[in-house]
Amino acid sequence: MNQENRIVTLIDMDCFYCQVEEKLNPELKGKPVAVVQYNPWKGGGIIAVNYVARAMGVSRHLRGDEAKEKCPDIQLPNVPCIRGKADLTKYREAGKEVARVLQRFTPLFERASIDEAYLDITIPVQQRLQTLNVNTLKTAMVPNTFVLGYDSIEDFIAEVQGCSSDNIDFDYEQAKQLLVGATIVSEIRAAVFNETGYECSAGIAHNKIMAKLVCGMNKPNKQTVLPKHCIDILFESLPVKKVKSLGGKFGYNVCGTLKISKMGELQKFSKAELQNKFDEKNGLWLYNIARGIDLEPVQTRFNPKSIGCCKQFRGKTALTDLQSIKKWFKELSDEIEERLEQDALETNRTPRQMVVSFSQQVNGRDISSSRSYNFLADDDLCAELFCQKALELLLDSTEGVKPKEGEPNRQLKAPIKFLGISVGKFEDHSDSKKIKKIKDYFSFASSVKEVPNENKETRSTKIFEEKIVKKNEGKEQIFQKFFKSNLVSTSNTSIDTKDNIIIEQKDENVLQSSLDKQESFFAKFLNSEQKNNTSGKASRIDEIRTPSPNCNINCGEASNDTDYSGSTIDMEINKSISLFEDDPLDIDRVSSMRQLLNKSNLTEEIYNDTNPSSDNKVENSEPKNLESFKCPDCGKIIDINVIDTHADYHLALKLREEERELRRKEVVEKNKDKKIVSDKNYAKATPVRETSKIKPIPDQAKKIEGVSIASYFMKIDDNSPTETCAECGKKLPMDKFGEHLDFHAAQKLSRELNNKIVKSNNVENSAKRKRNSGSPVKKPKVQCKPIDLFFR
DNA sequence: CATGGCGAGTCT
DNA sequence: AGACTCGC
Repeated sequence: MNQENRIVTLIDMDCFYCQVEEKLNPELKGKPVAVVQYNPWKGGGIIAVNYVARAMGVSRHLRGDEAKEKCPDIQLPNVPCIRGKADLTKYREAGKEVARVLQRFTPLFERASIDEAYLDITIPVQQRLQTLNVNTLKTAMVPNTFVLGYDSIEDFIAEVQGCSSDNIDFDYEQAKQLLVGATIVSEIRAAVFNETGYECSAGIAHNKIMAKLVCGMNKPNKQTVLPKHCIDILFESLPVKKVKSLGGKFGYNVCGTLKISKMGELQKFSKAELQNKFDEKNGLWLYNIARGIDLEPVQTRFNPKSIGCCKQFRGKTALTDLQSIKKWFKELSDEIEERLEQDALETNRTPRQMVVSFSQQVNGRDISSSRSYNFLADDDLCAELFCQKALELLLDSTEGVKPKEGEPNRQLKAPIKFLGISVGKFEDHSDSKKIKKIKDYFSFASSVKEVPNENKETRSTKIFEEKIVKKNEGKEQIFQKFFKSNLVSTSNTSIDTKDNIIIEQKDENVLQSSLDKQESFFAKFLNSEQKNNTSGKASRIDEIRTPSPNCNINCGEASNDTDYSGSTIDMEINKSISLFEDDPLDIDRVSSMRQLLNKSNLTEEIYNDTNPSSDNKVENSEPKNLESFKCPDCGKIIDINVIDTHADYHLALKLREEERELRRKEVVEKNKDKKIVSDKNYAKATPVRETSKIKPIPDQAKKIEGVSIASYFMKIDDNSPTETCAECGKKLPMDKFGEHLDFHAAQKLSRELNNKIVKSNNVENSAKRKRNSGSPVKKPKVQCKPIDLFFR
């Protein structure tokens, strides 16, 4: 695909921490506000300033007291301090809230920081262009928008619409796309504001670097478009250091060796020259960026790759004895544990590695080191472990800190100025569990209606064989069959005449033809998996496990195949849910989002969209098919075109709930074992603990929660005669008993496959870990430092 | 003493 | 694996 024709936007929250404080305490609104951390010394350090306060000359780098001088009535809310250190939880939560809104607009969504995200909106722009006549576009559709190089947005619109520019460089197509991009970004920002109350700014350009660059040029609550032909004008006066990643040493170096200071001057150098003066990679990057070209794809990432916390101990507060190091490691570990529990609830993953970093002052110089530990399979990932390992790693790499006879608490000569613990290399658990559930569901559902009365045994084995033969066709239509049967039963029984609700008795053919056009991505997922599976007789299911746990749909170079192995099920599930949970009746949006979803793994095709033959038929053939039906699960009226997506939604909800319940149980179990002592120290209980307290009775709850996906779809009529299954002990209506046995047959198949998953994972994990953790005790690096000198 | 606490990424 | 850079 052509990376230069993308439309990329950077959304950046305006003075985010201030906005969060203002939302939490509305009295602050309209007043000058700066968020401060660690009050004691000179009123604390300012980490965010709102625009009222900025107008009065308050900026970061000031202390709280200095801000007060400049602006006596400034409000200085404090970053909460927990465990003796700043606690950023509420800002992280707010950031996630925003990200969840942004994520809806495209799967090509990359969280760049707590308050920033890149969105590749190329596809939404192209879709919009199919229905929108640019000539009808009005200024009101792009409020608060600036176009670099133009006096007003009107001028730009006029030029795009006039299609007759005197500027030879003016690229009509690209300008048009940027303009449509700007309207979409306006909508995105409006959605963020409406749903969260937060304001943001945005840059709209053809790539990440340029979007980022112009995002800051009009703030707050504004957006800035950068047309390609205006880049040269911009660069003429733009200091090199303003461009992301040129703001530090490298940028300084570039300016020094080339004797330049403005971006524009960079264009005078040839590719070879630049590659000669710097290295090949950097030279090429500079050559491109000088022309406004940046090929970096927008990654698809919602969750952070690592979770860490750290603390500085500046000046006199530097740690000089083992006890205080222990104490601070404990604090850091507790925070990590808490955040990890929260993270596990949300993302179903656990870290495989922890890194402890620290720095010491030696002869006035700061020396920093880090050591890592790879968790063992049976490690209990709790604060105690983090703390203990952190201490071990630190002691093993800084000789002489260990307590000696008669000197249990040695004094460090080289005081610790910084401690940090972070965990990462996450392993995703949702896939294996969810795959199993999805498999169970599909296996069961497909076996239900297929075979009429026959001898049980033959039927079971027959289904077993059939499954292998007709996987593909069978699975694609699971939802279709399910809904067809439900449609019939609901329209027979329930009739709602009063409301606007229309239950349509569909003509079978219409329904079927509509259904035939649809595809569920769960079904697609299974098909792609099947593809892998049938190629070799040994189970190659481990292949569908995402290679990088957290990864994504379009993860760089891995995006060229169209199967689902590049996206975690978890992500698909979240998308599926987000489609319907906010705005269930907005069929247009759902429809277009669905197109997006279905196409999101086919980016290659879309970008090379020269052949409209293949995928477009679904959307284009019958735009006026507004027939709808009532979902048996939620009663909502669903457009027939999105039945499968909606079915995915319910399945996804179930999966997520089961998953969360499982997590909760694990946490409850874990907390039971733990001493409750530590809870007392901190008034604020974690959300995890709160829920676990409310969740007492496992037995009673089980009746409701314990419903598996499979049984969920099997409605039991209380009045009919039942029979007890020898396999699972469940009571079943007689007429469903045969099917139930089929279910077990299917389940066996699933289990067989899943056992292989489990087994191969275990083997893999233990092998890895044996290798990596064989000698957790490491020799101190020679270059590191001679620590013995550090003691008095 | 003094932007602090992050998180991503590159180089070796 | 660990040191170091970049940026908010």
